[in-house]
Amino acid sequence: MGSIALGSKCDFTIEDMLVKEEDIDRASRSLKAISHPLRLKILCVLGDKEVSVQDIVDNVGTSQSNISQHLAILRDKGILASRKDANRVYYRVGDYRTLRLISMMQEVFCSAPH
Amino acid sequence: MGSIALGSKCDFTIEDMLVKEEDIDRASRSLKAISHPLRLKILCVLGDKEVSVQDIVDNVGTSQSNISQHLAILRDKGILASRKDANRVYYRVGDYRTLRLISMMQEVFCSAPH
DNA sequence: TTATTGTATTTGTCTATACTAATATACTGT
DNA sequence: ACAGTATATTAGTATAGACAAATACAATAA
Repeated sequence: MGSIALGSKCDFTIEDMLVKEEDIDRASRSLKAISHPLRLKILCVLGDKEVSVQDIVDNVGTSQSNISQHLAILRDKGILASRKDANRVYYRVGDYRTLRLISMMQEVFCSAPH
Repeated sequence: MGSIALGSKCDFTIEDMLVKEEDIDRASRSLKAISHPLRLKILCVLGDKEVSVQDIVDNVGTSQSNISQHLAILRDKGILASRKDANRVYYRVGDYRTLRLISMMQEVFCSAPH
């Protein structure tokens, strides 16, 4: 159980990196929120754009109620941010880190050529 | 629903990338497997090393039975591979892609300096 | 005001997941 | 063969998650 140096730029240990309970739990909560097929699809539909609930419903393909429930989960976990304009609510991916994670997952999981 | 070119190197659409149901479901299954605190911790304990069940139990900190069940989930979903040597079973992260995903998640979620 | 559209919330039900305790299996050493 | 150690499996229970249907709320249009 040691201190495995990772490079010259920093000298913290592997254990410091992610084995800290706090980080683990934070990551776990976020991943759990993301790891549902419909929610993953919502995130993909959003990308780096801002999209209304109605458009999300149309693109993802389940009931409005169901989408709204999933959006609430993503919003409550801090994955999505929302903005209300008149009659509609627009959602977007809340922070840069999550956006990066999504694109990284696309690299890892997608069968498309790259 | 269009074709948003991403760059000069490739001309596939955003939709092609991850909105395909098959990719979504594959990613979703993997993420679900990863998104449990104990399983995330197991992956962090493993890193790119090969570790015996006993050592995982000691490092992660729950019952042997519980660890074994989580290992089975990770193994069945193709996240982990295992090798038996005499009395013991050694686990490791199965493929390079998952290893990359883990380190990317560390970047995104970890509070440690980088 | 009433009707309409867009979104959110609540409630009930069904299924999946997590954990523990107990037991089984497999290998090793004597 | 027996005892001991390492790992896996099973069964039971408790909790969380998913979905649909109905309803509520908010804003606009008439």
